[in-house]
Amino acid sequence: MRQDLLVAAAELIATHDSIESISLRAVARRAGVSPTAVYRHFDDHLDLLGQAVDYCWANFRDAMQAGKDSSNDPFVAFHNTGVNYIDFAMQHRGQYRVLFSNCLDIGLQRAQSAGEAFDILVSLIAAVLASNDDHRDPVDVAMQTHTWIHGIVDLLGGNPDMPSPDPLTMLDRLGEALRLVPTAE
Amino acid sequence: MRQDLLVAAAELIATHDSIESISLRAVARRAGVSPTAVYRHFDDHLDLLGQAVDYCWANFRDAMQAGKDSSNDPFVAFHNTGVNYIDFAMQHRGQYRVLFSNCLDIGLQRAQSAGEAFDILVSLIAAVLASNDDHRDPVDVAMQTHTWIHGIVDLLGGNPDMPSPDPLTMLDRLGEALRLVPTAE
DNA sequence: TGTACATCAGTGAACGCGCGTTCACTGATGTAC
DNA sequence: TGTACATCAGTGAACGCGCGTTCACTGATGTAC
Repeated sequence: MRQDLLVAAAELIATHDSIESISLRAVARRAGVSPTAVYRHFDDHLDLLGQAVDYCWANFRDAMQAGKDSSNDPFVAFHNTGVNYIDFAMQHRGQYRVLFSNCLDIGLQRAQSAGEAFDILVSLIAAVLASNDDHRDPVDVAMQTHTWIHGIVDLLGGNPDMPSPDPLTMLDRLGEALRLVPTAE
Repeated sequence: MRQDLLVAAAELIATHDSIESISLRAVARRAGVSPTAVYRHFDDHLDLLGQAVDYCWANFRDAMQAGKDSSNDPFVAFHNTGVNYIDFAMQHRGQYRVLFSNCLDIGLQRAQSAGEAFDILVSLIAAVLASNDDHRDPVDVAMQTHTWIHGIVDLLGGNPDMPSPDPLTMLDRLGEALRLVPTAE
């Protein structure tokens, strides 16, 4: 039941792109339960939303982990993880925006899964750099990679009226510009 | 008076990061006017918000234009425009997020100033590429630049708990990675 | 210069609505003896 | 095996609130004759 409510909240978040517009009553409605039943499982509205965000973070981290585990070749693993990132952002657009929009309005603290997801990215990049005998700091390069890919999916995702190449193409160009592809011999 | 309402709405947007949470009554309150007075100048709630967004776009475009006009040296002009972009995003964070978040919820059509702002970026990049005898497509490179700088300000802006270099440093590294600095002779 | 009237930007009261939250409740399940 | 009782997950009614919007109004300003 608690899980049902989190799933319902996550689904609403996915289609609403702003956490503040998710009402407790709407979550209860979607879960097929009365508004008061929510209070059996959560302190209040904010607690419900906060735990729903944590739940979204865990899903996102799992998608990143799946990308990392998809190959032993660091370049392939990095690429697949990027594809998973883009897929997640496209298919759960509202969730993605809630995760990576640092909310001004309600003060939720960062979920543990958020840090884990970033660590996965850093380890992927470290492997790529090691393969290329490239001595840049993996954390720095991870920040560059993350900011760029975030911009790609956030600006282009579902915005058909811009002169937009598709995100997967942009991902390839990102790899080239940041030198995260195998060096030519 | 109409202008007062737009300014009040823009100020509220700047601190709220989600257009949906801006109520007509709040705008009227901030402008020191009764809610009904708003209907003298705007059709309804949506019309008010839509025109407020247009107003924000015009401000943003003006900041870009000021950067472009700040120097005849294409590299300097490009850099200054980037700094203005970052400043705007930092100081009017909510406005920035509303402009570049493609709203799922309310269907506002894109303001004319939005296209003009992008054109300014393309022309800056065209000048930089020409100076470097670089034959990449300015529109493509503008998309790369824009997605990346958007990711930088959106992810890092006002998010102190991330291991974040400051956005201006990231801007310099963007210029290097995308080869938008003077080529070494 | 007056007078009558239209226009226009504002007001306050009122409406119906969805909201978060509280309250007393119900009925099923588990446990003590 | 019964019986009494505690626990627990749910319910519906009710509250006060801010919201968007409508309505009849007021008072200042401009205009026609």
